[in-house]
Amino acid sequence: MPNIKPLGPQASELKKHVATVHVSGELSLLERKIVNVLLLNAFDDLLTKKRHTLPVGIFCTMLGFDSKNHDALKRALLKVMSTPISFDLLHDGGKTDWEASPLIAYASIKNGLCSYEYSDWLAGKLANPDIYTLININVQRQFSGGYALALYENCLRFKRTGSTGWIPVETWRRLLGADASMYDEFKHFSAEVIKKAVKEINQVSNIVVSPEYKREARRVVQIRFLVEDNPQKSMYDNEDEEQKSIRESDAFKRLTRLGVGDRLAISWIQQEPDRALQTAIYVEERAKSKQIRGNAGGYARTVFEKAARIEVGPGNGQTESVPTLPAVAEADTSAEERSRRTTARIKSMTLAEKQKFAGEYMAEGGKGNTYQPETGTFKNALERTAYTSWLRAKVADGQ
DNA sequence: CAGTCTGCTTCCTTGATATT
DNA sequence: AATATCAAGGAAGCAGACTG
Repeated sequence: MPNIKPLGPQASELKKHVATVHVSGELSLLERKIVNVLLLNAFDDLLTKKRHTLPVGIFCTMLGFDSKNHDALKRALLKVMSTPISFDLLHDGGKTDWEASPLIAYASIKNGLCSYEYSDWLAGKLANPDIYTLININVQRQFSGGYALALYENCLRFKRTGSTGWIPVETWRRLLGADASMYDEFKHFSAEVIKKAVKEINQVSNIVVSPEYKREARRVVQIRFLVEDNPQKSMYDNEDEEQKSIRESDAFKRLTRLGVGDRLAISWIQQEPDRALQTAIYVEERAKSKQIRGNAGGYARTVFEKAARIEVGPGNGQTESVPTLPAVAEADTSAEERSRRTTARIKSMTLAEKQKFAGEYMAEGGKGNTYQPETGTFKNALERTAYTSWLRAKVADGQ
C-alpha cells in the first residue's frame, strides 16, 4: 500500500495531476486498466526508481484479465506506449497549457516479469498522492463499459467540490471518448452514454453522480454532474477498506472500550478475529465482576498475547457460550457480498418464480410488451435491462 | 450452433417553444 | 388561441459478436 505523502504546495499543480487520467478516449478499457494498474504498482517508487516491475500473473489478476493470451496484453501495452495523453482538458481560467507524454516510456516482459518505465517528466507528475484516489482497482474491475470509467474519472476529482460545474456537451463527448457519429444527436449520447454510465457508476463505485442539463431553448447545451459520496461504497475508497470494516466490528469496539489502543486492536483482529472477540468478551466479564484490578486494556493484552485459550463454559457458573466472529461477520456483510447473493438468488429461480416476479413487475407498471410467459423473460433488450434492475432491487430488499 | 448481448438505426410519442 | 416545429426520449428491431 502506498504511503500517503504530503500534498504538494500549489493547488494548480494538483489540478494538473488529477488531469492525468483524462485519457480522451483513444484507449480501450483494457488499456486504461493497464495504465492504472501499472501506476498503482509503481506509486511508492515513482520518484526513487526509474524502472518498475510486476509479475505477469499478478498483473493479469489485477486487470481482471483471465486469458492466457499474453499477446493481447503485449498489444495493449504497445498501444498504451504509443498513445500520447494530453493534459489540458478542463483547465481553469480558460488557459490552454498543453503538455503531453506517452504514458509508458519503456516496457518489457521477460521470464514472467513485466518491467516498465515512465518518462521523468511524467513520473514527477504522477507522484502526487491525490491521484491515488482516482485509481481504485476495485472500481476498475467492475465497470463493464468504457464510458462509465471515463465519466467516473472525470467526476471523482470533483467529489470534494460536489459538482463538475457546467461543461459544454461537446467537451463531454471528447472527455468520455464518445465522438462517434452516432452520438451526434444528443438523445443518443444521453441514452447510450450518459444514462448507462451514470447507472453503472452509481451501482458499483464509491460515488453517486447525477446529471443536470442546461438548455438553450429546447436544446441541451451544457451538462454538469453532481458528485456525492456513495455511503454504501465509500469503504472501498482506498487502502483503509479492511481497516474500516474492522473499526466497525463488534470486537474492535469492545477492545477499545476496554482501553486497548486502536492499532493494537486492529492488528489482533487481523491476526485472529475469533480470539480477539473472545478476549474482549472474557475481559469484559472479569471487569464487570471486579476480578481485574486496574488496567483492563493491559489485562486484555496479557490475555491475548499470553493465554492461548480462554476457558469459558460450565463449571464457573457461566453457561452461555461466547459468541464467535461469524456472527459479527454476518452483520458486517458488505454491499459486494449482498450483490453476489442477489445474483445467485436470481440464478437459482425456478420458472414459476420467474413468472411470478415478471407478473409483479408488469402489475407495478412494467410495460411487458415483449414478455415471454413460457420462459418468464423479456425478449427486448431494453425491457430486459429494466426488468433486471427492478428484479435485483426486489430480491435485494427481500433478503 | 442456438441463445444472448451489444451497438446501432429507425420510427413514434411527448412536451416545450415559435409562429400564425 | 390554435397550429406548426423542434428536440428529447421511448421503443422496436436488426446485425454482428460473444458464449457455453
